[in-house]
Amino acid sequence: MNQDPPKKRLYESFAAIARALGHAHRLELLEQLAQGERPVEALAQRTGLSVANASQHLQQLRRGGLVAARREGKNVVYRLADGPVIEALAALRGIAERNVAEAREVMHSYFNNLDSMEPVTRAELMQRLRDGTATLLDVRPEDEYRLGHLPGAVNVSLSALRGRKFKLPKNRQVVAYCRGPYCVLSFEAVRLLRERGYKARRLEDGFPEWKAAGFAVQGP
Amino acid sequence: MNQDPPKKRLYESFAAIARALGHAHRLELLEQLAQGERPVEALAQRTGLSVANASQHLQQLRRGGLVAARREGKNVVYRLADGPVIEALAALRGIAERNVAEAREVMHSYFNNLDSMEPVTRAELMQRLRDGTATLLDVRPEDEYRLGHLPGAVNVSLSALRGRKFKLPKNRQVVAYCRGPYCVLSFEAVRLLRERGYKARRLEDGFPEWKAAGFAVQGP
DNA sequence: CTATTATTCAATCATTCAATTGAATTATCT
DNA sequence: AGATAATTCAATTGAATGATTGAATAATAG
Repeated sequence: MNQDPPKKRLYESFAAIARALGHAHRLELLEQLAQGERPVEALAQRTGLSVANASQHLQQLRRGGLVAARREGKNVVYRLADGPVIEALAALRGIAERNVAEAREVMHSYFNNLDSMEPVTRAELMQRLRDGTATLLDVRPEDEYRLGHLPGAVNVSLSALRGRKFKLPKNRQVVAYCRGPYCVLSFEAVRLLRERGYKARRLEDGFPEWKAAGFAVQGP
Repeated sequence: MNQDPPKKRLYESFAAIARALGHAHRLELLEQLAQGERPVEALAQRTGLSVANASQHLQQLRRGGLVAARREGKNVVYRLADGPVIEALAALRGIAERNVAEAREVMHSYFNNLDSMEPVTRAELMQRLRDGTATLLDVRPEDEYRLGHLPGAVNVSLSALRGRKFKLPKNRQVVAYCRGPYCVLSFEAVRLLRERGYKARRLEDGFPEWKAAGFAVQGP
């Protein structure tokens, strides 16, 4: 009744992007890339994939326009593409939170229990940083911190926290963040810090969300 | 190195949602549903799918948490689910616009040529409606209009426009809208109206985007 | 130029997905 | 209750996807 081939072709393109998002490994790769750009081998290591497999998935992401790559000496360095990639991931998360029983269950049974502590909002953090009533703590591994972090953040990785190799003021509240809403590092960090007598809370969202909002300090 | 099964399960859920978005037919079904709720047969007709096929795709969308359904007499009426479904579609569109060569080509060769006329923005429309310097025109079929439309909008479907069965003030600008950014109805309507001496422009976005922003008048 | 390292390509096999068909459900009407 | 209409289920087929392996390509160092 309504022949509309150009529209159909557009929807094919949109669907292809969605399919590129349609695999857990690729979402993990995107989470890693949301921290900063990386060569293939580093991504493979962090996601536990073989190099060949990671490479294939990265190419699917590239065909979908979700990541871009450039060669740098021997390495091919991947990064998130321009455009609303973080927003697409956030939308998937939002839909899962509301409507997917399986996801709701995981979130409530696992993350909500860990987080009896409600997270610090963006506005609250800004206020506290201006007042100097909070120390901002980046608990990701040091290399991720170096690739970019929030302004004023101190980097003490989770392993350093465990090893007690750190020094933080005890009188001010510590606000910890990591990779994103479903990154467990900051949950664990808050637990550890509280055990040791700190006043610690999590930041809502992680580094990528703040970066997308324009608040990140970029590394070299 | 970093065993994290709950996170993995979450990403599986997110990926399942993305896969549910990963087919052109399902995106078309979502576009239809973004206009308003509908029983299966109506959706099948509008998308040109067999009823059985439409039903299968709708069930995949339901499993993905993208649509919801309720029974109403003999019919099962589907609607968009709560949550950022429109936002997810918008993100796919945005990524395609920026990064997917095929999509850029279609958009520029087809839509941009039609639209030498730049669209009316949200803010501009609001202003003009307050001033009374514009007539807002909904060019979708009458049944879609009845399911919900923008406040103050007059419904003259494209076929009615073609048949000259309408009456609009010639001294005020006409702002036409339809189903969304890639719905061609409003492009065609503006062309027709201009041929006949009206001052006509398109509204940016379509009904679903405005509805998501809370501006729609809902039908019965 | 050769060796080395990082990444990609090509081929394979098992799994999953899409469309079609006809039968089975579920609700209404008489 | 039995007939009818709308939707879903179940089973089939052919096509696409994902993981693995080993070979091929690029860039660099010696």
